[in-house]
Amino acid sequence: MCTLLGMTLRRDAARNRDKLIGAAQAVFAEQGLDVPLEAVADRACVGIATLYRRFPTRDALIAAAFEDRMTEYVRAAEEALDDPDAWSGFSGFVEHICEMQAADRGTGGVFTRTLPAAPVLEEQRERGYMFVVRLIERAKQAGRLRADVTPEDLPLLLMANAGVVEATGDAASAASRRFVALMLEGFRADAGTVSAPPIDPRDMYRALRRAGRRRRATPSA
Amino acid sequence: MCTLLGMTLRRDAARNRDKLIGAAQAVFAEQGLDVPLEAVADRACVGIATLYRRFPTRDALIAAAFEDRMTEYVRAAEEALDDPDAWSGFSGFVEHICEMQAADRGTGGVFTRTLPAAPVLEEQRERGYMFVVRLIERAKQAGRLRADVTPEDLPLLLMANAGVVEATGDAASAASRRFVALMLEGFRADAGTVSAPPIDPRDMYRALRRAGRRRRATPSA
DNA sequence: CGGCAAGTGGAGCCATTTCTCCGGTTGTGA
DNA sequence: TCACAACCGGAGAAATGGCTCCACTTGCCG
Repeated sequence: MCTLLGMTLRRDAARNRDKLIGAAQAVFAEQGLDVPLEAVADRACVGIATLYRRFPTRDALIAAAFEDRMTEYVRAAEEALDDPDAWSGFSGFVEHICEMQAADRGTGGVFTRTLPAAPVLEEQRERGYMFVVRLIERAKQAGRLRADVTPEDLPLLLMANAGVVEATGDAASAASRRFVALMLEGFRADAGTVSAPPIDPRDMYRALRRAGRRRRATPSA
Repeated sequence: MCTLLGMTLRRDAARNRDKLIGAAQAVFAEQGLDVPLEAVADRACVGIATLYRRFPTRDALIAAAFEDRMTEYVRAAEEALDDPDAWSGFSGFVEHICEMQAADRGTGGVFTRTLPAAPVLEEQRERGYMFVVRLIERAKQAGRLRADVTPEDLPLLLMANAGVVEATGDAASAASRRFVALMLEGFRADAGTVSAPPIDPRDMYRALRRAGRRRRATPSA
């Protein structure tokens, strides 16, 4: 048995790992990222210790469960750049990811909080972000997106959409669609000028990190 | 000592009640509506039992703490109707309450979840809502607000804003202002037509009630 | 000023969730 | 097939928060 990084799991262990990831995807989707981990273990028909052995932290499990979703996000951004119409590329992308967010309570969380303990996800987010910046730039230059929109307005929209999804529950899909449609109207170049200044990129970065904190405020006392 | 409804509290008890309400306002503002009640009791320098004796449920305490804020909300709506300019009345109102939401983590919660155990608040919400309906109607008739906006779009906006506030923390004020400005652009009559259908009022009502549930989804298992 | 109902605080019980320890089981290489 | 390292699952310790019980204190009325 090699003790190298690429160490192979025993077959039963590998099977359990897969069961856990599948269960995590299902449970996170239904109940959100804060669900008790025992629910995941139960769903996978596996002991809680097995879960902790394979994924020492919650973030590690989240990262494994949402890797696919994250690459879907990056690919959506990349494909949006291929759309010959700059506006429909941009708006279609926004609609796409907001729909993902509405369809799955877990995805909403992954998009709007950084998970410092999950470098895999963070790297993807980074890559996606670069595409987003280009997407926005292109739509602005085409004169379809209002000139004072900044890349930070996208996470802002995602956070807002997360609020809608969180609050509306069953009706999340319809509510989110409505919200996004309204919001996109505000992004169009032919709308008026916007009165509030754009968000400071550093503030937004900090906000994303901050949201990574789980649960309630640490009493710190 | 009368045992009637209007029963007077002993002087020390009344003082403690006031201290509790003050503490609740402060703590809810800082940490949100889900804070441990012991934090409120500590802040008020009062035993936890005293808190429970005076406010048997969390909602009762919330109701007492946010009565002022709720009347401020209603009055803002009422005053907005006095604004000779239908658009500035509407948009000013939206900005006002969103700013309240951003300034105080508790207020954000009170606006976006119904508290069935707090009839005082609910009644105010009802009254406010009637003003809002008129505000929207008036702005539409003046041709300033897009025709396909419905009253349900306002709680939608509030939920979205709650998401922004929740996620941005320290930067909530700036982020919320930016978000609202963008959003209001989408509400203007001179923007294009919106592609997604309005929210079913019953869905929205259900969503508000649903959000009243505290914490995570009940496992129900 | 004296009696007592109203009021008080905190110890303590119950429920929930995170995470670890350990005795028993099983896959796999020799 | 055998032996052992890897693996398993669940009991349970520890932390947190909701809520109650009860022995003690105090404002108020006569």
